[in-house]
Amino acid sequence: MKITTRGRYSLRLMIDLAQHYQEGYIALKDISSRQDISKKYLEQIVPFLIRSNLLNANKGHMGGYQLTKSPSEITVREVLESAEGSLVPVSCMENTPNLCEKCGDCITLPIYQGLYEVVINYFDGITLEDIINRQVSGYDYSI
Amino acid sequence: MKITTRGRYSLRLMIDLAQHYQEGYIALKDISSRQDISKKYLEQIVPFLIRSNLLNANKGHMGGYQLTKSPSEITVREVLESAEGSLVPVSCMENTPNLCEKCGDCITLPIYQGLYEVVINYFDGITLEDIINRQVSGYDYSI
DNA sequence: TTGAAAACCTATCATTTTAGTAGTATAATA
DNA sequence: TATTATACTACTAAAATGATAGGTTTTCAA
Repeated sequence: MKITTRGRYSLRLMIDLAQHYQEGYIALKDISSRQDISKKYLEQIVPFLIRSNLLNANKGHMGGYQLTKSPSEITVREVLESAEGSLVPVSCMENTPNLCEKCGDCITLPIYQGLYEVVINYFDGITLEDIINRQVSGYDYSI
Repeated sequence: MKITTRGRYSLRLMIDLAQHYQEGYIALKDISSRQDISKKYLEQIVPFLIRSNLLNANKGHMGGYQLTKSPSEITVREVLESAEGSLVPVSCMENTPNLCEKCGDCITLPIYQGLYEVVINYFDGITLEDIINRQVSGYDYSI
């Protein structure tokens, strides 16, 4: 039930970009030094976020990355789902059908489906803007 | 964000024992064949559940395992927490203090703390008895 | 027009975790 | 006392994790 570094770093990268939204393209070098995450490792993470249309890239001199939408339109769910592939708690819930032939009358499956709903619902309710604002206001996510 | 086989198998083992509650001690052999899980692997999982005081064991002829409490008094949280060690989504929330020295002003930590609360709250609300009853009634955990 | 700065791409790798198998010791009971 | 069960310990193959490293391509500005 752990979130991998890929997911965690993705979120920090996205928050960093949200904090510098409308400053044009931000170089990975800067994010790397601000967040203290290996630039080379970030390079490998970024393609996932681009594929999910959360980031725009610009090559060459003065290039870098930029959010495709405003921070208020990007949820934690989108970020983590892009980075982790999927947030389902058991692989038999993956889109690949019938990994387990007993899914039909599995007594535990509904428990994991319910968990998934709860988790997705939680992450859907938090945007990058919420996170940035919270830093100031001290708002807490847990009710 | 995956639940490991250790957690999943533990839950199935506990459900199986709940379904045969008050039939005395149940041998691992029987659970193994009913649930189609390697008996040898179950042998390694069981100590976690015993340490958490969820199971009683009895050696020798006619031995086996038994729930220490009624199925209505055992929650999914207890089972999964015993098997997985902890359900925290990031290791810096583990009891081992100060794994990350920046916890104090970590902008993402509250998100994970909120997630943990939501997950724990969900699992706390489901007992082994609920699971067994649901099998008949078709009750759904989501919502 | 050329050089620097950036993203892009691919390979490699050490470590840890996962998911088991195997064998032996120990205990209890019929 | 033989049988049946748990208990314990060691080992292992495969996959995932968390990187590092090096080269390629694109862009822009001096």
